[in-house]
Amino acid sequence: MKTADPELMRAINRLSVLDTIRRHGPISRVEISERTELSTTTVSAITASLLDDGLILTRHEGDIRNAAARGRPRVMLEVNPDAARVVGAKIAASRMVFVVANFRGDVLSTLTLPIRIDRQPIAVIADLVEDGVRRCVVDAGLSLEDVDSVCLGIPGVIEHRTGHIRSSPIFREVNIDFAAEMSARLSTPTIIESDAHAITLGHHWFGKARELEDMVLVSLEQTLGLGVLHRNRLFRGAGGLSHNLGDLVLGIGPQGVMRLSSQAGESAILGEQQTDGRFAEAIRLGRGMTHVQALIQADDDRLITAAVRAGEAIGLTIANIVTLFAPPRVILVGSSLALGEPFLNSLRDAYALAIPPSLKGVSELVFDDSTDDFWAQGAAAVALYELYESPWSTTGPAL
Amino acid sequence: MKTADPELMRAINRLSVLDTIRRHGPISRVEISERTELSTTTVSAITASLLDDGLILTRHEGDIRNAAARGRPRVMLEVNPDAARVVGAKIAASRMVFVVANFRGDVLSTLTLPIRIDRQPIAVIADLVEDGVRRCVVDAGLSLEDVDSVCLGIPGVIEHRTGHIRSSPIFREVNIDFAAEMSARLSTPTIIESDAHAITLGHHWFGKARELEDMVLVSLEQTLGLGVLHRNRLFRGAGGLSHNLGDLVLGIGPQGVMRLSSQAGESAILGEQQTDGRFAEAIRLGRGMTHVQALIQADDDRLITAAVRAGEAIGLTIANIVTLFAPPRVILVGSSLALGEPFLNSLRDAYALAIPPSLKGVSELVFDDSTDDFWAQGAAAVALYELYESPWSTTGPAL
DNA sequence: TGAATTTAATTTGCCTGGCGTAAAAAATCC
DNA sequence: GGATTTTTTACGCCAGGCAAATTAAATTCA
Repeated sequence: MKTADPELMRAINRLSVLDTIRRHGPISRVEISERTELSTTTVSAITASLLDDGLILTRHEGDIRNAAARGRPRVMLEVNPDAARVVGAKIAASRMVFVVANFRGDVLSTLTLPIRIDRQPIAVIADLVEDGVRRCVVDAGLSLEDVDSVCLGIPGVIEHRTGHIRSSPIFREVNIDFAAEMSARLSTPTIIESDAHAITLGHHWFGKARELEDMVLVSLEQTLGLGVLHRNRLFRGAGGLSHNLGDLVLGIGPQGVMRLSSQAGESAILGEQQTDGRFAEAIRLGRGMTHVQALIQADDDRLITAAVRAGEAIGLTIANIVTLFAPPRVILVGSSLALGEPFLNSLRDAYALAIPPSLKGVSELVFDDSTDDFWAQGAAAVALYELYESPWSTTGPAL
Repeated sequence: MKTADPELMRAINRLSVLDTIRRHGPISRVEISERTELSTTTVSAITASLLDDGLILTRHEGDIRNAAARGRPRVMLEVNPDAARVVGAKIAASRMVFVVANFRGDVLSTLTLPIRIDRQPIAVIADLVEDGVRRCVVDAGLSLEDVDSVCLGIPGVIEHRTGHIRSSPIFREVNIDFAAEMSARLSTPTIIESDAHAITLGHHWFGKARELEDMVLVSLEQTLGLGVLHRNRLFRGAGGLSHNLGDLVLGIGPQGVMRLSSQAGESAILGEQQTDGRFAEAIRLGRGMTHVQALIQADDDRLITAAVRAGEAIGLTIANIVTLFAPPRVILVGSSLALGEPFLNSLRDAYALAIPPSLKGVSELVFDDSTDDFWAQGAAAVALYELYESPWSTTGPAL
């Protein structure tokens, strides 16, 4: 049972005001007061403190109300883009994407390194990540000292709280304290988060869940991940663990346990193909569904069969997740979406079949084929969220 | 984003203190101060207000410390058993169990009505429930006016927040506002909760999860339910919904979707038996595992086969739930446990097989064969929890 | 043009309700 | 009575809330 004190109270309300300003663009104090249900007195005090800390800016234009508004015009407040800078990254088996974002979450620069880092030793991967972060920061015309924190989105079972990677397909080792490693290398606070969690928060901040406070996201990449947004926050398991959907069991077959990853993981779908890897690459790039579909159609039916089977397995899994969490929306992301209609249709069909009648209609499925930049931007959002939450001004406006 | 004000602060700390007193028996103010990390000043003020409201009592004995303690002896505080009374109930298809509990959760009287209410019209069920509540209250030597609230634990998909029963195996209708119905009949505030949630809180208060703040419970009865305790609170889905594990899909078979309930539901296991129902009754009574096992052994293998299959399905499901929630403990309850070793062994084996290696050892399985009273007591705990949370004294000690 | 009107934002008291420290009061043992 | 420990009281500080007055920056109207 957490105990409450004035400081906590102040932190909560500060975050509430700052987040309201972030979400609702330039906004006047009156409107903040309405939205947060804080008194105008308090809003005035808090915004003064935020202005003092340089986290927000005033703007004397853009009052959206009736142009013929009488009375003193509202002063609009907005997040100060230059209050901080963070780096967000998506680390995947065949590429790394870096993004430098300002305090508002705007992307200042992007860097994609199409390198296969699969199962390299930690030191090699850490070298590449460090290099990518540094380069991307330089591309943005900044220096690493200008960066307040870094968040790395990594596939696998990530323990955000401790910064440990429990297990990840791109690491040979298990239980690595990667956050400490990278913090030391970059001499900048570095957060580790599951890639699925990162893009979940990304969708909450910038994407297809902006207006929702509860939501579930399923990521279909090399790893099958899950992100749960619960009351505007990432829901992390009891130990602050991320979820790994690929470990879910569908049943026991002749060869032992059949896990979802063996049905619907990227390698399960593509692995049977002994081709030159055109599919894999086209799909991983995540762009040009039509291109991939053309490839699929030109090929024999094996890939299609695999895609249909995968879609079915995932449709069932999503139905099960909806049964457990009953979110108003489920967002699907990831490279596997590029498999196109055969996959999506079987997914939708299996979902429709498997969703219990009593929950029919509570959840809508949304497919999202954002580029990798968006994942990295999501990681940046994770980093920013922690900055938003942090106290900043020691205590009180003082002076 | 919730907004904080002094009232909320006070409510949080009051609950924290009251809950500490409840959990740690007679306890002195100093110790409360240590446990809650509130200052002795604040603890003193809050306890004074609680004493003023009659929610706690002082006791000038029982200081456990060194008998030769010098200085002013600690005054022990404990929850006032008579500060309130609630009724908790477990409503099941073949019986109803009622419990009257005091403010501490002690059971004052118990009433079991072995009536099959399966699929009766609402009015009939409501009549029986009303009757049961009234009788149990009288048995406790009380009148309904002495009862502060009632909580009914019901199988199925229950929407606690609105008091609606979305769907339940014991009701023909769906979407019933049963809380309103019973509140009106009893003219006492009545809460509806999933039976699984009720016993989950019961275990947190009185049972096998007293020391945990995260935990998962799986109930195996006519309905397969799930309760998740997250940071000392029941985790209710996005809509305040309870979970219905029976709706989980295991796969798509020749006859369409295969749900967990068809493999492991009570009727799935027993339904094939064309016997006179001795099994069903023996199992439902939940007592005397050995008796049931004797019946099982005397019978042919069909029941055993069904039990093994059910255990397997549930073992897999639990592994999946652990994959999603990573709780330190999973408690299994419900009549199906009475199926005995064949069932439990196959459950354990399937779980061990299905749990992903990276999560091996994070969760321990605990089996609990409490009687129905305990379920009802859990429902009482749900009612009490809401009383504990409620403000009581309007605001401040005043006077 | 200038005064009245209107709405926004800030400031000023005065309330509650936390916190902490320090000191006083209380209750027991020696 | 002195020593010791618990509990309460007193005081000042920092949160937030309300209400009312004040200041600010427009628009409207005479």
